[in-house]
Amino acid sequence: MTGSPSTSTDSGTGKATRRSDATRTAILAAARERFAADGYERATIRAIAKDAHIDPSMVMRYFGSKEGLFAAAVALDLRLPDLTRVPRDEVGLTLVTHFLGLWEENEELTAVLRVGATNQAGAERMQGIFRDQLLPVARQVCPDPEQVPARAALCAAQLLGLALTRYVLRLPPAVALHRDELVAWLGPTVQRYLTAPSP
Amino acid sequence: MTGSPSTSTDSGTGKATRRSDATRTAILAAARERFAADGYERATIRAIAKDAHIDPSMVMRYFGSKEGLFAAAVALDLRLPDLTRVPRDEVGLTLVTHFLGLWEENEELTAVLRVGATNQAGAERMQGIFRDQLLPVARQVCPDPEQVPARAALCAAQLLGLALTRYVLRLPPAVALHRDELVAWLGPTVQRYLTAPSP
DNA sequence: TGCGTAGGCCAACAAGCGTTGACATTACTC
DNA sequence: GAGTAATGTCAACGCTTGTTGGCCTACGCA
Repeated sequence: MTGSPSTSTDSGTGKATRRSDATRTAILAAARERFAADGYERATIRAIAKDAHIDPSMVMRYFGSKEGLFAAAVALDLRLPDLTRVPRDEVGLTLVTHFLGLWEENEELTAVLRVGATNQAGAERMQGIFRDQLLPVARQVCPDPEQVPARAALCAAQLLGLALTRYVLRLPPAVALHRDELVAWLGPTVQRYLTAPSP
Repeated sequence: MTGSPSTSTDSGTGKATRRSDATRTAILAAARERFAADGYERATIRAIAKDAHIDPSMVMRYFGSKEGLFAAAVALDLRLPDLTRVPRDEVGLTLVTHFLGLWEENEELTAVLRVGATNQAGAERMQGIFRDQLLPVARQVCPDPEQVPARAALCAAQLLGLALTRYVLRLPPAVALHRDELVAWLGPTVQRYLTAPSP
C-alpha cells in the first residue's frame, strides 16, 4: 500500500514499466478471446490462465474475481464519429461502415454481445454502452429530441442484429455478404431510423 | 421395449395417456422457462427439476441428457404465413407482426436465442430454423432466386436484432416501443430487404 | 389377491468450477 | 551483498454440475 511500490521507471520516456504489465495484458487478451468464443460461463479462469501461460491464481491476484476480469477485459469504447461533421444524408452509411470495422478489428464486441445475452452484468454493460455512447450520437442528427431514444434503439436493433447473425450465430448467408453490400443495404435503413419523419 | 408397454388407453377418445405425460410436459415447460431466463449453462437440471417438482434423475430418464432435454424443449415451429396469399406490398408488415406475436406468446424463442448466443448446438439450431423455415418463405416473394439467401439473412438480422434488444438485453427504449410503432418502423425495412431492387 | 412394471426418490460418483493461502523465486533498492 | 517487495507456483478448499444405480411405491392387469 506504499505510494510508489516498485516501478522501475526507465528514465528517458518517463513511463513506468513493471514486469507484470506483460502478463496483465496477456491475461486480458486471453480473456477477451475466451469470452468472445465461449460466453461468460464456459470461459473458465483456468482456461484463460492456461492461454496466458500463468497460474489461475494470478488472475485472481490481478483482477480480484472473474467478474472483475470481465469488467477489465471489455472496456468498450465505440469511438463513434462526430456526426455533426458528416453530410446529413451520409450518417447511415458512416455508422454502418464504422460498426463493421469495429466488429472485425477485434473480438471485444463479440465478447460483450455473447456475455450480454446470458449474463445480467453483461446485459447491463450493453445498456450502458447504448446509453453513454450511441444515444449522444443519435442526438446529434435526430430532428425531434423526444424521439432520440426510440430511434437510437431501432439503430441498435439493426446493427446488433447484423452482428448477431454474422459474428455470433454465423448464418451462412450473413457471413457471405460483403462489407460494401452490407453498407449498401443497411445504410439507408439506419439513415431512415435516424432522420426520416416518423411513420 | 415391448410394443404396448403400459398405456392405459381411455376408451372413447382412443388416445393413449400415461401417467408420466403430465410430468413430461411439466419438465419441458420448466426447461423452456429456465433456458429462456438463464441460457444453457446456467439453466441447471437441478433447478429445472425443482421447478417441475420432481427429482433431477427423472429428467435424465426421460430425456437422456441435458442436450436431449434442450432439443426436446425447443422444437421451434415459426408457423410463418403463406406469403403468396398476402398482398405484395404488405409482406413486411405481415412478417413483423407475426414475429412480434411469436416472441410474446411464449418464451421458446427467447430460449433458443439465448442459448444460440453461447452454445454451438444452439447456434446450429438457429441455422436450421433459418434454412428450413425463413428461407422458403423468402423464396415466395423475392424477385431473383439467387438473392434469396442474402435477403432472408438481412430480414433475420433486423428481426433478431429487435428481439435481442427488446427481449434479451432489454434496452429500455426498445422495451418501451409499442407494437404498432415497431411494425410501422420495421415493416418497410423488411419489405425493402425482401422485394426492393438490390441497391 | 397377487404380481409385474412404470414412475419416482435418494444417495452418491467424478469432474470441474472459482477462490484461497502458504510457499518459492525473481528483481530491485540500499 | 543483504533485505524486501513484487511476481509466480502449488496444493487444496468448498461447492456445484451432469450423471448413475439402487431402492421404494403404487397403479393396472390377471
